Amino acid sequence: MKLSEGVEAAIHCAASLAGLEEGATIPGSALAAQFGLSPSYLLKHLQALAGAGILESVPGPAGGYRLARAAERISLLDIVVAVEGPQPAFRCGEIRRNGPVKLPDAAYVKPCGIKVAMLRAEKAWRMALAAEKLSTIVADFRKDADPRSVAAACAFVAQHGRPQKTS
Amino acid sequence: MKLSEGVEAAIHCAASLAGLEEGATIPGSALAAQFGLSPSYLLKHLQALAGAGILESVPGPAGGYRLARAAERISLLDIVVAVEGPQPAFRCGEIRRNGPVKLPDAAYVKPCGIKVAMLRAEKAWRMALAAEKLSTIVADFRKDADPRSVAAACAFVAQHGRPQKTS
DNA sequence: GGATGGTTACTCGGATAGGAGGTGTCCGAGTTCTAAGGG
DNA sequence: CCCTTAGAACTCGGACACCTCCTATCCGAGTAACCATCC
Repeated sequence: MKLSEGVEAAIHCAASLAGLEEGATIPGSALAAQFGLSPSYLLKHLQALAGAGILESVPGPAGGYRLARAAERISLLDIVVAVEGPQPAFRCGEIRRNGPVKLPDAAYVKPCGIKVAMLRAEKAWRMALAAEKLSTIVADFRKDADPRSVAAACAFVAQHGRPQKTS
Repeated sequence: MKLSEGVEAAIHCAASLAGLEEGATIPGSALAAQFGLSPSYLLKHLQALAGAGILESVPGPAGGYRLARAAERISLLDIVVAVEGPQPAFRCGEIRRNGPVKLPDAAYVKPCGIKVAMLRAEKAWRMALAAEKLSTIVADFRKDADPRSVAAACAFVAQHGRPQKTS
């Protein structure tokens, strides 16, 4: 099993956007340059986040992306689900029914125990992922990371951040 | 993210093998027929389980596969790792270093906070998966599942199970 | 000087090729069972 | 009747195509800023 590579990019972008002031935006091209990614490709994942209601997009010049709600209310689970899709990782194909001896459907009303066990473990993962808030990620980064790295991140936000239109 | 389809087959096969008496084996072709899978393809996954030390293979006629240790000591994590590989689902590409401003490597001695958070959540999944023992799966199946289904599973084991060679 | 219209440039958005990894299949090496032949 | 031996059949094991999904890219639609023009 492996997660899509875009998950890492999506989380990094969301963390960067969390450093913006209220209403300001950063264009996707700047985010792509910040992480050395293809702008067109990163757009795909940012669109997924926007479609899931995690980001908001502002078109036109001076436009870009911003968080749709406070970083405290955004978990890593939200981002992973937005990028990877909501379906569970373990897909039960009901192969227990494919045997040579065909039993009536009534014999399979109880869910497959293997499926139950796998989804139970997966739920633990989702719970842990939901407990990881974006605000905590950002706070820990500012507290523990190397000062040069923090300064670079702040400089990036200050350089590419664009205030909200005053209309 | 999604798990390989073979994980489901591997767990079902392991559960079936758990119903064997000590030393007896079931050939891979019989397991494939039981779950309606391609024999050649199922062999690939059974080989992975054997390579990981979960199953043992016996060649020749009257050969097949059997559990390499007691079902109490086999967890779903063991099977998942054997089929999917040991590498974590979240792969950190260290894209934080790819920005236009190049910092010395000394600025990145601390691990990426996003990576830490993702692996922490993933560890919760692995812990939950390790707690799901194959013996529990089988016991719950015999206790809760439909009697017809249990009878069919027992009949399958009785029909295709082959006792250990007496040499 | 202020308002207005057109132009321009920049943004996001969706539709389109390429490639890695899982999926499915095949044939070969090894081992045991079987059966025939000889003692 | 028992032992030996050659054959055959069944098993696992690894190497080879196919196909789906992620990766990567392009071009088009829309919008706000900018600037020249007119009042």
